[in-house]
Amino acid sequence: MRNKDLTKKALKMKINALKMLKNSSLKLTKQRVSLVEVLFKKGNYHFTVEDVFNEINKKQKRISLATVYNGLNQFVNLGILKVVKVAGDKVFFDTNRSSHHHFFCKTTGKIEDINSAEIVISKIPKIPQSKRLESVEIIINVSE
Amino acid sequence: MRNKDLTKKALKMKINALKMLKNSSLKLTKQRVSLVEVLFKKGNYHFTVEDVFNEINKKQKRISLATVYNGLNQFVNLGILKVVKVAGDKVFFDTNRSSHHHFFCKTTGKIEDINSAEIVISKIPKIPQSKRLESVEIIINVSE
DNA sequence: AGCCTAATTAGAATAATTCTAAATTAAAGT
DNA sequence: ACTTTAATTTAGAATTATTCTAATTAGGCT
Repeated sequence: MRNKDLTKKALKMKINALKMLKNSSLKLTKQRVSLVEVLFKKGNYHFTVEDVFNEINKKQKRISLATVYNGLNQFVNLGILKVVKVAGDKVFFDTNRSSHHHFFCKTTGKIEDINSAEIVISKIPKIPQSKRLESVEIIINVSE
Repeated sequence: MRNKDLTKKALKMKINALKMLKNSSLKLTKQRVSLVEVLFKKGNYHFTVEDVFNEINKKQKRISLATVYNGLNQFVNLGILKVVKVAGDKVFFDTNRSSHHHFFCKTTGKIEDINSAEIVISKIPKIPQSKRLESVEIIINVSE
């Protein structure tokens, strides 16, 4: 898929991801670039390791499963992706790095974004002493 | 540990758990009773399968790992326990079944209750159509 | 007490993820 | 362009968490 076929938003996210990758100490390998290509095709994208591995190996480019695991974990460390854990047995990754939360449907096993404007926490507990706040994650579990 | 050595709260929780077990279609086996004994010693208790397995097998009573898994999952289905998934790689169980949320400290790997009075969500998104709300889970991630 | 079926068990199986060690390759210097 | 070097990739083994299997044991009803 060529850049001109991406939506503006998806292109922006992809360019930003490549920039973060280039600015890091990681090498710009074929495999890492392929990962970026696949992940940032659709704007906000929720996926599992399995999803990406299948998607990439459907095409000619073959990447080993270990490299997919390594790459996604490295992207999370760089801040290119976020991890989302939900009630199911799979770990999801999310290309949407802005502050937001998720619906998880236990019937379909899928997650969906909740825009940060649609949810408001008006009171937050005191953080235990000697600890510091990292993040607040809200999962709204639904079913069909 | 005898019942008279439990706090009032822990005793109440334990008696309630046993009542729920008796009212269910599950048989009141030695193993399930041992599980209840261990889980409801301390009031609100957050634990992993490993924690309970070690705790039980430290004493003379031996319960197989498969039975611990089966028992805890059955307890969750009966509503005796709740499951809490956090960023780490382990699944936690929680004897506190009242509506509440959690701190997760990635440094210590432990979770802690947040009393429901200490956190308020003042705006909640519309549930996607044809789905129904199951639960809202909030995890506040902290570090040391 | 005896029967019937659920429960328990050890160990095998599965699934997700990480590790290992050998081969490959990006990228910095010449 | 060519070398060098350390990072990266890879296939497959190893690890970890959990579930399954099939044989044995034991609740609890009559």
